[in-house]
Amino acid sequence: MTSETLEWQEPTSGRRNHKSHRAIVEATWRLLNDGGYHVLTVEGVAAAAGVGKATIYRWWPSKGSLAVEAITSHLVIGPMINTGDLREDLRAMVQDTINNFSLTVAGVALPALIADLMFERESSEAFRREFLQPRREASAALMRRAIELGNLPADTDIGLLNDLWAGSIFYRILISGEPLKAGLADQYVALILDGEMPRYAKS
Amino acid sequence: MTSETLEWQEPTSGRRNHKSHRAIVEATWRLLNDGGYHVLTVEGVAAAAGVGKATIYRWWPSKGSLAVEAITSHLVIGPMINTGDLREDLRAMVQDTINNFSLTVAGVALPALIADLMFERESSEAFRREFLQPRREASAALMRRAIELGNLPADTDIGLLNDLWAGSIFYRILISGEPLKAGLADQYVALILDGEMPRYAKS
Amino acid sequence: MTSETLEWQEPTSGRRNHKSHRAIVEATWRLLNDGGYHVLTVEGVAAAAGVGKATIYRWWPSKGSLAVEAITSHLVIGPMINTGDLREDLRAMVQDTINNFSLTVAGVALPALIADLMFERESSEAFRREFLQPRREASAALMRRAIELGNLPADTDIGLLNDLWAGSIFYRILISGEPLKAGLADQYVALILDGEMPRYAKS
Amino acid sequence: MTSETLEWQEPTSGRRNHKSHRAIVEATWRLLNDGGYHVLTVEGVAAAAGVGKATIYRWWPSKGSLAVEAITSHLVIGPMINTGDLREDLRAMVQDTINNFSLTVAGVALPALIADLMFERESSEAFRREFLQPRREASAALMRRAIELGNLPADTDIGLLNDLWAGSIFYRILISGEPLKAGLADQYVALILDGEMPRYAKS
DNA sequence: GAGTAAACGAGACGGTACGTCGAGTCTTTTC
DNA sequence: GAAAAGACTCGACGTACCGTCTCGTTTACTC
Repeated sequence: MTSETLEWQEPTSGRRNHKSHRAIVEATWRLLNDGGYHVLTVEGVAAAAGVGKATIYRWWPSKGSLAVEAITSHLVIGPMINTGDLREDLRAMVQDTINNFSLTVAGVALPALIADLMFERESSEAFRREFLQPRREASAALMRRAIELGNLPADTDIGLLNDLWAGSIFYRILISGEPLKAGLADQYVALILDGEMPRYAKS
Repeated sequence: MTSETLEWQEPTSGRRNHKSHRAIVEATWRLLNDGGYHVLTVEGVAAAAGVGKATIYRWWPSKGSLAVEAITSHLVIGPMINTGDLREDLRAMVQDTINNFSLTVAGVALPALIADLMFERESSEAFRREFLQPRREASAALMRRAIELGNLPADTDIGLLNDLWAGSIFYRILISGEPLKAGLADQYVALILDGEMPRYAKS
Repeated sequence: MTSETLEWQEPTSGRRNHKSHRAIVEATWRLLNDGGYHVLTVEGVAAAAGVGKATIYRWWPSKGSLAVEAITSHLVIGPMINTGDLREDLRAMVQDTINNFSLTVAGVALPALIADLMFERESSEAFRREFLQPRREASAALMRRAIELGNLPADTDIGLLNDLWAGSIFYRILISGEPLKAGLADQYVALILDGEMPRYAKS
Repeated sequence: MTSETLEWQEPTSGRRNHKSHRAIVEATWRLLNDGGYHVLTVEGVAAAAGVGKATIYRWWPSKGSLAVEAITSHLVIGPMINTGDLREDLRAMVQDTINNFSLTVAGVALPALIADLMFERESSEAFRREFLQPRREASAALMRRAIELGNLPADTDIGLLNDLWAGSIFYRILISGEPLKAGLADQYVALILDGEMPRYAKS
């Protein structure tokens, strides 16, 4: 083994051509941002990536799985600065979620993507594993700190608490269309850490 | 009930053929239940309803608007028995929401429908007006009673509180895929009426 | 019935759009002449005719059947001048066959077309009925005149005699690639009318 | 047999792997017989021969050339028993041709093969040289004997005479689809050796 | 009632994208 | 160090629906 082989090596799966792989994922992400999921076509991706359609179908079973990879590889969880200040960290995470889904392509892409994934167990699980789970876990970590600090009871249903705030963000963006006001993150923080029911802003 | 409401008024205008109209909506609902939104095609509806495609496009601008009508005309808000018991009424409403979206076609159809509606302001608003708003208002009415009874502060952000529980139900069904456990409705009721953060069931 | 209705009416089959039909056949013929059968693609025809692919597939089962129609509707049997002179008429017909298959697109197109038709009974029969049969019948008529005039015995196997000269033309063009020399038609006429075995030209 | 023929000489050049070469040709012949030319794919041959596609393309420029080799190496000219009896030898040769093209795979494969070869001068010539020429020469040899024996005039156009009978066989099999009746070979022999125009069998 | 305009069923149309297949080329790994 | 294995680009395949557009044919309102 020379020092060269110690260099990081792109984890190859089979004989997959890395250049094509990256070109495809990048083109997908680009098209997703340019026009949204409803404009994303396998043919379009192939053309934009300079790749044959068959190459895409060789590695991804569907448009949905392609989008999952493009999104999970581009949408990282916010800085997650551990300021030591629980309240601040929680607020940052909530705000990051709000931003991700109201400002990036993921927001508008999600319903169609989820609809497509609904009948693809494989990709569906990939989406949950790669995209949702990391966020859920980051949230859970903060909740556990809140428990240690006495803000939450020890037997808090962390999963449900997470779904309450995260779900309502999704709901407002995707379904009700309700605008996400400035103080929203603070309302969530107050609910979680202080048990305060949401109130209208004093303003 | 005024005398006006006694005069039967077909809600549609022009020379619309009522028989066809109903046949179309019924066929849509049937196909929606048989195979979900992704199997719903205008051609299929036309064939199932024994109707020409043009007739559908004459009255509905899109597949999405057709689905909206089929769903809103078939998915009524639960009995809404005003038992006088706030806690019981709230629990019933929450449970009705859970049932509607986990047991009926609407659950699986929603993401695709919403995705389609995303670029159709008209139908999108119809969906919110006909489907979401009545539920939102029913929920708000209960919240106001809770305020009167002193369970909630007067300046409670009713809209957000509603989105918290409703949103998390959607989220679990459509996105995270988390199962909806039996005691879920009670956890929501406890949160709303008693300000109790969700806890793991004592089991 | 006015005199107008007596005017010839294009025989419609169903609701077929005559403009599209003609555009398709013309485009096929054009492409066939531009690049030959191996360049003829349904997609290309659709594009050249300004027509959707589905329209072609609605009316023709295959590329082969499309070519058959284009060829049979464009390649008419030569003038067939009945000069009264049997010898001259026969020579003209033989020469017409030589020309058709060495000078027009049909020559190069034939092997591929026949290969395609080999597994399509329907189109195959159409080809024989619309293209070969009329030529065969024209030839047979001349042979019968030859019998009347005493150039051929009464029990001549007209079909085989026809295949002898016609077959050898096909063979030279399509398979052996042997050039078709100037005096060829005369050799065939001499064989048929005078029973003369082919000889090298005196030249 | 000279001493040269005792030294075994693999007819192929370079570093060609003889085992692979044979496996490829055999697989081609097998597939050709199983499903005809339209089912013959280079991928299929590679798989059936246990060989990489590149190996095939290293030695053959195209699918057509592969088929040419498979056919020429498997379809030998009939026994060619020189019985001394010209009439019998000629009849045998004609019948062999009829059999080859009506009973073996070559018949159905030919049009497609010829169509493919049409734009490959190299393989096209190989086909004529390896396949047609030997048959043509065998036929010519018989014609020359017929001239010597006085059945044919000295200046007979042997090439055309050959194309007459051979061409009409091809024509009937590939194009007109006319059945090849039992007495056909005799009719050809009578035409060639006796100058007798074809007649209907006395039956 | 009769006449007439619309809405209707039927379904062909131009399109777009689908997912598949095979050709012929190029790359990696294995023997 | 040749060749198997197989991934690659490319282009066409035939299919499915889209939303638009004639076609005759009811249907139901006006006169």
